[in-house]
Amino acid sequence: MAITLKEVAERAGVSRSAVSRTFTDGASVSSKMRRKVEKAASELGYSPNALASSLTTGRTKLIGLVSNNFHNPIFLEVFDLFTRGLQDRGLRPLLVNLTNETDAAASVRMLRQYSVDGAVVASSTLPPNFAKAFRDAGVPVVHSFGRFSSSPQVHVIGIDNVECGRMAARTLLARGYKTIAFLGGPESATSTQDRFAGFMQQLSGVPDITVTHSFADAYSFDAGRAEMLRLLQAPPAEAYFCGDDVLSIGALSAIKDSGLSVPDDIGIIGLNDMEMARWQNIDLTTIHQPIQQIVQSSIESMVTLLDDPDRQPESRIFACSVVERGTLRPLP
Amino acid sequence: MAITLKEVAERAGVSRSAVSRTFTDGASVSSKMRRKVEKAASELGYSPNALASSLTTGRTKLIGLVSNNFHNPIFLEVFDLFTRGLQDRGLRPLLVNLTNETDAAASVRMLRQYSVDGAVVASSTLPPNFAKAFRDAGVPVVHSFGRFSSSPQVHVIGIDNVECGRMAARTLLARGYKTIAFLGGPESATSTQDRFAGFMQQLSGVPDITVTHSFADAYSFDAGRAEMLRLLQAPPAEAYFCGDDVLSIGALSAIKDSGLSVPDDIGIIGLNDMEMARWQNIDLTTIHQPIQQIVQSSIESMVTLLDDPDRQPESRIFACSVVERGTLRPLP
DNA sequence: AATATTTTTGCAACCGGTTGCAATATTCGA
DNA sequence: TCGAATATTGCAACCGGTTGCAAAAATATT
Repeated sequence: MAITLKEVAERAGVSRSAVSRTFTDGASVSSKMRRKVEKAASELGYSPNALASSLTTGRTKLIGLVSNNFHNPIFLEVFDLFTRGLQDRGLRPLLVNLTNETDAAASVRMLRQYSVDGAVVASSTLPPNFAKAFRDAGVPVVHSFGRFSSSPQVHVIGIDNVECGRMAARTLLARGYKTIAFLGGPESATSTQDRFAGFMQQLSGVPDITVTHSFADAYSFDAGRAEMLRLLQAPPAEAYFCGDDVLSIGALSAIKDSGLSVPDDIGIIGLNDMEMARWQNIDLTTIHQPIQQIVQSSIESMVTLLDDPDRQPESRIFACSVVERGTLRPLP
Repeated sequence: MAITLKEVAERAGVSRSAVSRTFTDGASVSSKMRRKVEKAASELGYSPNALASSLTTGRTKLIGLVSNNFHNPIFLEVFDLFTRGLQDRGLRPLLVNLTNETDAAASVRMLRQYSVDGAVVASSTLPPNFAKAFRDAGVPVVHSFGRFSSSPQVHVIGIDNVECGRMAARTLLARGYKTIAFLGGPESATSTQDRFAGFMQQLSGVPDITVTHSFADAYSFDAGRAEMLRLLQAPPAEAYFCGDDVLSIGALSAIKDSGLSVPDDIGIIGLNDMEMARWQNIDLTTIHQPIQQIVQSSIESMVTLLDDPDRQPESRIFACSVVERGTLRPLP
């Protein structure tokens, strides 16, 4: 079916090695030879089989792109950036969807079967040990959007969710809110846990503040809306820090339906600064997460890791910042 | 590094073929042998190298998932469904991002290098000849969300965009709108062209109707908003059929900012019925596209195509339907 | 021009599997 | 119990490349 090395070699009247060398850069080939081979190759429409060569070189240029976040619109951008960035470096993303998957071992096995050169775990909800399972299996791994650790076991690129929690708390305090609440994503998500921890930590000990909290079932519009509807059956807090933007938008929808207004009756601050947050019919005050830098840095990290698999794991943390829009009352 | 067949064979004291056979279903192995081999394999932590075996079997179980739609949230769902569906059948999606890519040949070459068993082109904007380039190169291909043809050159699974255009027109006519407009996506997108054609066709010859049209730069919020802002500088039409939902939401935002109200001053109908369309703070009347069926059918089509690559290309068209929400005035 | 040095080339083994074929072992029927 | 039929196993060649090594060719040195 496809043209092979051998056929090109025969047509050019040279050895197979010669053909192989012309397609391997850095190999020793005379320009006369190169011309002959390239001529034969292009006449035949030959292109080398990357998988066959991986057998001997031990490199497939395949990178597992592993995620369980297929419902949060920001991840479409994440996938876009990852695929483009990897392609630009001659790497190929093998997409792995971990929805409903809790067993790290199965994914590891699968990626090993395909001899991926490395794996990028792109998820803000998977626990650190998931990425670690790849590392333990000898697969170079970078965990993007993962939980940061000061003694990292694997490369982690992302934000400091604990600090984001604090930042949200400070933002609400500065605006004079007295009854404050955390409306988190799923309690099992590391990002929820960390944001919650930071939030509570910042608020603890501040006088005259009432703090409550609850968790939505998922990082989704429906879950945010449902949880907020539930909360509205009792007197609500003055302001909520929601687990992320999608959740926030769900909450906004619930509040609007209840006849209350934002930010007059209730304030909302989200996290992510997804594209929709700045849509004028949403106009959500939120904490910006620098997705582009995170992805770019993740790719760079992966590339260096491929060259030197034993490099010390490191955490790379990017700063977040509050984006002021219309869902919190202004500073006094 | 990784355990190989040979090591398992040595440990179990059997031939390499025996080990290979235990991991190939349908091969002849005694249960005694199977036990021996499996024991050795699990002790060593062996798992077969899928790529190496593809060399002889000619099958990699790799499927190219090719798209240029990384900005439309519905495609996140599309990717989710595709990756899950393919995984469930033991196939692996190799993601190819065609953003900024106009040269089909380059993608074809790349996918051939990786010996994909087939390619799914998931795009509503790429022209048919793109998918055809794969077919011509001998790669089984299914074009999802592509332009339907009654004498298909490749397998196409999707909706009849021309009919959707007509449907939109009929919906607006039925509600008594007299000045009607088409606000399309990029003019180069096949889906835009087809929806436009159907829309105009249905309206042509209807008395007392004024039709205008224009195109946004992209299927995006910003493009829709920008184009609608431009349109609002002159007296607008009574109702618009927007190229898709994201565009519609951009247009809604522009209308709202101009102090006009929907549906009292202007009616909007979109297409796709993406998740956000039903968010209560958007509440967009739109035409529903059955994404789940399209993806599922695409996968089935691909699977049968893998068994029989010479099977006649077919078009599979799924019905769309209007979802009535709050952006058109009610039927009289 | 003869020799030393460097570059280019081909041979053959190897990467990790699969598979046709023949040899061997097992099961079955009478 | 014995021969025939069937099932299991190993050998060796092959899939499409790469690469160390030594021979051959080209280039440099004196």
